[in-house]
Amino acid sequence: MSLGHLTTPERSGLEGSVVAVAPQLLNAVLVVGDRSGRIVEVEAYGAAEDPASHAHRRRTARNASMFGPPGTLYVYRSYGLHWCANVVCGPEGEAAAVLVRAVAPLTGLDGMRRDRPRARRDRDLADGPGKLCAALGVTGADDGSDLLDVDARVRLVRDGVAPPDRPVVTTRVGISRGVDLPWRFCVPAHVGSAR
DNA sequence: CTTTGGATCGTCT
DNA sequence: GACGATCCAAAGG
Repeated sequence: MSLGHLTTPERSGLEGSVVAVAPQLLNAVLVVGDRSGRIVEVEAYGAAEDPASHAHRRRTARNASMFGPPGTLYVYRSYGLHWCANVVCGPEGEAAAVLVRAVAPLTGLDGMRRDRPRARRDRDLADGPGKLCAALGVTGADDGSDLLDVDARVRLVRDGVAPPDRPVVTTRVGISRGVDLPWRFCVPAHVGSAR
């Protein structure tokens, strides 16, 4: 499988409120070298007003890249062992980001299978925030890089597939505060295939 | 298919 | 010193 015509999203398109921007990232493509995957599940994390956000309290060494310009990649370590990737949104200094929770593998499947030996089926390669980072090869070394830079190692692109007209909207998972906010968005065809 | 519990360590209190 | 924006294997239906 190969990708079609690729375009880089406008940075201004990532500058709005994170809840508005998050569903617009669905069906966009993350590219790392010869590996790529289509974003099928995301969650919005706000700034100080969002009790579940890493930016809820203050700027620290870990969340520093959340305060960068829209389009910045924010990678953090979860539970001591997994990497998780976010697209920084909102105006610079606002510290909001969209957590990428699942991608559908498009290219570079062989490499993904090598780096995800536990995945029994290809559909399990990247159906979780930690899994997609392992499958694509995203680590803390990529934290703070610019996803919209054509020369960046990790890139966010469009291949002509628009976001879904009616994404599936649910509450966020794996958190203990802000649990009632409907800030999780999925591509309808992929609901259930994403943990 | 669903549920449950253990692993594991960086980060912030 | 406590707690995760998680993953996986095992066990039960």
